[in-house]
Amino acid sequence: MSDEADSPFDHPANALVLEVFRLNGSLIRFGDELVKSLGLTSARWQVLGSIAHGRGTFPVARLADNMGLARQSVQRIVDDLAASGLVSFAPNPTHKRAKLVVMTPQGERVFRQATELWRPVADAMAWDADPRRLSNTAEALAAIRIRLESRSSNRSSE
Amino acid sequence: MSDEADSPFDHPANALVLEVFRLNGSLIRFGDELVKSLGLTSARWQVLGSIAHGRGTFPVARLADNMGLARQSVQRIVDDLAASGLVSFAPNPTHKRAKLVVMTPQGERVFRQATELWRPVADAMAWDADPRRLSNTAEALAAIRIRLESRSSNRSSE
DNA sequence: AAAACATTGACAGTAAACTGTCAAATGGAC
DNA sequence: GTCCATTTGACAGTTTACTGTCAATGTTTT
Repeated sequence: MSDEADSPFDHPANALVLEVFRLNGSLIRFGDELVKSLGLTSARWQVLGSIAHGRGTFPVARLADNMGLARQSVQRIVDDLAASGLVSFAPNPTHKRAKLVVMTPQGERVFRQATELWRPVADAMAWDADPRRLSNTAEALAAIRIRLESRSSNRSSE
Repeated sequence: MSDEADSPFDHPANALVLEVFRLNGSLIRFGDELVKSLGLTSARWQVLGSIAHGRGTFPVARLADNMGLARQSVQRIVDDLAASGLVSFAPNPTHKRAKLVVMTPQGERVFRQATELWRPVADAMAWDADPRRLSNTAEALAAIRIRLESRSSNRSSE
């Protein structure tokens, strides 16, 4: 199109980045609406998913690592979930402070309901786009992220 | 892996969704660091990009639509940018309240500097992954987003 | 022209992420 | 066993995004 404003506007990388931002927003809004009736939000649902997904139980800091978020962000959500009775803290045999986050029976029930709401959507995605393409896409994104993270010099900024 | 907790954890759609969340976070953190020395953040930089990208000038609400964000979110960023002297408001011949957002010379200078910082990163992405794959990926994400947005029944919730 | 509707900016309040800092707890180095 | 670095949770403050509401402006319908 433009033949003089040749800043990297039409760069394929830019189109992808913008689309990641847009899709991220859409996913969060969709999720918020999907699980609202269960008293969940996208963020709380994600934390429950992270707990459920793990083999075994973990303290908050470990969950945060798995999700790629800051400890403090996840801590606040977990505290909210605990206040709502969806998770509780179990003593950690190997660390007095870092208590283990576990779902309560109520938490498991709610999470199962959320999973049921989500399943048809996930199926529709795979049906539209064929699972292989989804996997390819996820891999491409992961490769970009790995590159990006290794570029930003220092980890553990805290 | 798990042969009894057969919730759609290993669903390809889920892996993609999680990766979108992670990459979104990484991109924002990377961008924040990249343009920090220019007095910008990822959010401000994105708004400047949205202004620069458009053919012509637009009021805030139009920029928000283009970015897939709420009017109010973009308004706040634009006000910040105006306070920093990077954008200003031009009268809109066709609408007395909806003033047009334009970059100041200083804003253009800063945005150009940000573009220079970003260019090698974008090139590296395209070099790693080949531009066609980037485009394919962006298309796949867009298709998912369109589907998702048409699923959530009503637009214009406001 | 008047009434109904839609768009826009402004203002208020909430949610979710971040950074920075501190003290407690753990794990190693010596 | 003592020191030292790392990990962890807690607390405080900031940024960015959201929703909801209102008044002002524009647009459409009648």
